[in-house]
Amino acid sequence: MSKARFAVIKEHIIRRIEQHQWQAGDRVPSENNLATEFSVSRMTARRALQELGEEGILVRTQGLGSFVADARPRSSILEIHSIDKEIRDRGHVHKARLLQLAEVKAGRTTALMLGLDKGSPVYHSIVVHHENDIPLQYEERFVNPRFGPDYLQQDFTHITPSSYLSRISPLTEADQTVEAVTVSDAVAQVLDIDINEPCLKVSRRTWCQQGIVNIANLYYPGSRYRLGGHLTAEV
Amino acid sequence: MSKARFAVIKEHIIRRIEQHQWQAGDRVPSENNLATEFSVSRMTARRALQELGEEGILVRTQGLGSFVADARPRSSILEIHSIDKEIRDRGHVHKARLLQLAEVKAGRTTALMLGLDKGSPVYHSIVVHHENDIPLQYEERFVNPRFGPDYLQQDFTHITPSSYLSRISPLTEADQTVEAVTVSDAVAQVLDIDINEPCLKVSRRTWCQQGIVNIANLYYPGSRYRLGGHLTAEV
DNA sequence: CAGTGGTCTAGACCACTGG
DNA sequence: CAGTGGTCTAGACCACTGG
Repeated sequence: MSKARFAVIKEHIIRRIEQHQWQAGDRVPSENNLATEFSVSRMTARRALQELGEEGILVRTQGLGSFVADARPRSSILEIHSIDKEIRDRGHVHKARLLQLAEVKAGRTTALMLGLDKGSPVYHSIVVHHENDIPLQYEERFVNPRFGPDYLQQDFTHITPSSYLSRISPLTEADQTVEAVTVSDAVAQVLDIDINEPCLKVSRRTWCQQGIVNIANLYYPGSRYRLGGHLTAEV
Repeated sequence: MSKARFAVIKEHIIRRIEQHQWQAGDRVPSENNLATEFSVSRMTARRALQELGEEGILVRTQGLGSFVADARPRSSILEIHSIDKEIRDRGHVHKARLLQLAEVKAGRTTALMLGLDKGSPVYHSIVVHHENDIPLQYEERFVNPRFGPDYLQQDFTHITPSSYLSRISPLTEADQTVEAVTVSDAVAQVLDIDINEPCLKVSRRTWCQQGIVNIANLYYPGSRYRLGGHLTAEV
């Protein structure tokens, strides 16, 4: 059986949006235009636009038209997300820039949080993740060498620290806090934001079976990111 | 302007279900039956059933009919944190200050998010929650009158809006997004923070069995609050 | 004003389900 | 088979938006 005609129109519109021929805020053809173009009745063209509206892909306003919705990234709070996958899932280009990768001596707080002695060697990395060349996440990590022995030898422009770590020691638990903060001049500069722009700070500590793997501080410009989640009451 | 005819049919069906005249699993009248009964075209009757299907109130099967969906469990697992309890659990004093409580006409976005028509009456409240006399949360809500008919008569200095709502219509689902933002002068003033202070904004939309109950925007000064969570890997 | 989306009609043909 | 929902047409009138 062939595809429904309204579905064909939906796919056509989605394709245009995915290929960036129609950007967020652009007006898409009206019901009448689509009806003519696809040789269908207005009701059929309407259904395509209607459903895209319900799916949050378009925003429709009587008297004005239908517009490509602003697609601000969302991710689930409940999942330990991998930033590169998240970006690629949106059909965008992920690039990572490595700012720091070295062994350092654990300070008091870091040592405490990792369950190590003060002054123990830990691996420290700073990576900035870009979505279509726009900085989206400033990622700083302190890694327990025991659970990521080859951390310093990785190429973090091609694999994310998080992917590497979870591959060699599967996560069993995580602690997470989310705050609104402003960032230091240095961080603001690499994120390419104003010094006063509020940022989401996600601080995460992950465990594997044998102990604490790492602590991560993730900073997202408030204007470019939000955390999202959907909760359902189960049985 | 009068109510759309498909909306009238929807309400009729919902009323039957709420009054337990139609139980879970019962078959509701077919598109043709409703069209005859309400003297509308089949397309209009269809739309009513269609939307109720999308809302999870009916389950429709080609060749069989439309049936009242299984009542989802009414657990309060979805005890989305109650701010007063949280504060008292810390051994501190909770006080609520009511800034606004009125019926307003839903704007375009509000109506859209609540699944109502633009201009429909909705209840609007603004409450500021204090922990030991320090403002901790600015809480703004838009409530669907259908699920909180006596909302305007409550004393929100003694019961939180959230408690009231979840008591009269148990939550089944929620959507939530978390952002870092700055707030308007007015909000900054009642929160007693600097205009540049980053705030956590939690936007939440809650569902009960029959539809969307309310949307809430919660603002916390970044310096006074963080969201925390502990995650465990399943299986 | 012309153009947009919102609602609605009275038909039609189809795929699917149960008896 | 008769009845159900799924898709679609070619019209109609309306409320709303901008110019």
